[in-house]
Amino acid sequence: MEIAALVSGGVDSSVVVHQLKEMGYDPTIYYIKIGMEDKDGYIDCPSEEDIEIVTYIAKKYGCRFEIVSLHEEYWDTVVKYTIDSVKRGLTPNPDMMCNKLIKFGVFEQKWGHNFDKIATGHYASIARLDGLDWLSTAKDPIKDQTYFLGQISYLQASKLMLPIGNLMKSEVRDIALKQNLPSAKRKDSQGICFLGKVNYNEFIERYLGKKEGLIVELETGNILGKHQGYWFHTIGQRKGLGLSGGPWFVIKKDINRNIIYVSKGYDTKHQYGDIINLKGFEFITKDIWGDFDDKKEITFKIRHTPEFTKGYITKTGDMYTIQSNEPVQGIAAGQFGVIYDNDANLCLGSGMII
RNA sequence: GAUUCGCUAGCUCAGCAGGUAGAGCACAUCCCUUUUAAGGAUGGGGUCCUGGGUUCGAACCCCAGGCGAAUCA
Repeated sequence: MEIAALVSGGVDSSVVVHQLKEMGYDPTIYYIKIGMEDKDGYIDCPSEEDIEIVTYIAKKYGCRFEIVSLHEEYWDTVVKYTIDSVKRGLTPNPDMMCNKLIKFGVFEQKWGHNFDKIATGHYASIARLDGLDWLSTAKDPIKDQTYFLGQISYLQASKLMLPIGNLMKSEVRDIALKQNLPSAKRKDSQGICFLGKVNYNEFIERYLGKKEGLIVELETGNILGKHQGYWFHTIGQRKGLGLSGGPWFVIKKDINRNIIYVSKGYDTKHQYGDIINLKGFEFITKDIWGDFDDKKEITFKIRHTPEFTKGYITKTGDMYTIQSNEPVQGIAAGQFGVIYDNDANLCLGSGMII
């Protein structure tokens, strides 16, 4: 079986190579460049160190190694989508799009189709049930990354190999240490992948600039202060408002009038909600319910968090609606509602929150 | 014009009956987390409106002035 392993230079994907070798496979390693440092030098990217490490890994395990660039494609899809979303007042999820469109999208068309499987270091697993492949959660509940994979298709899922999904993060580190992998002690990567050390707001400002607007208290209509553009604030956000007497949380945005509505206190009603409407919902493996009038019990996430929330889902036309059993904070349009089965075991699919 | 109340960290305020200051929010850093969040921990910050006076010593007492608010003419 021919396997392409996507290796970034972090611990997780490094250990993937080791695991594959242990299983008797001989993967071809791919390092995908997506950082934007070449574009204008503005965004600093640690790709040199990454490539050094991946080169070492490839040598150590005697694997074929290719460095490929999906720079342009990443720019034209993920970054464009991110800017567009933010401009429309939504809270984008670039990393989900990166998985769907780049790692398992363009990569597949250009190189992946020559392989039987694509292996990555995501914390997730594939379960075989009723002759079908199902994206399924990881052993390590905190590192579980199925949320970020919630937008992939069946073809993508069924081709995936996730060799570390059945390991705890600590086990992955142990393996890396025992094997003397240079990435063993590297810090986990955090933040939107292409940004590197660049601050998100700086990135947004570069493309959308600044535009002063009002901060208004939702309940009273009182003007509390000013902000530099609605695109710097997302629903549920507390930091960055600069208002005293809070805590204040962003509840709503009026993008036509460039107004941000906030609400005060830790327990304000408006900060929480239990209804989440999903647009463009797609099942990964198959539509297990078809059209239905009743409610289906599920668990779900509306952002990447360690916990699953319980609730049920209903369907009206093309629209799926989650009714949560408990109030959830910061329901941000543009993020994805990812649905799991009742035991938070299988990841069923996702739709965009509206 | 008179009276009263106020003027203390970026903001809102607390400072017991004089011994050189605190809390919440904000902010910064770190932790957590492959998004934007939330959450947790730590921290930086103050001519205590100004000038005199009383006192061993005043943010707190007295006098004068400045600014703000309210009330009465």
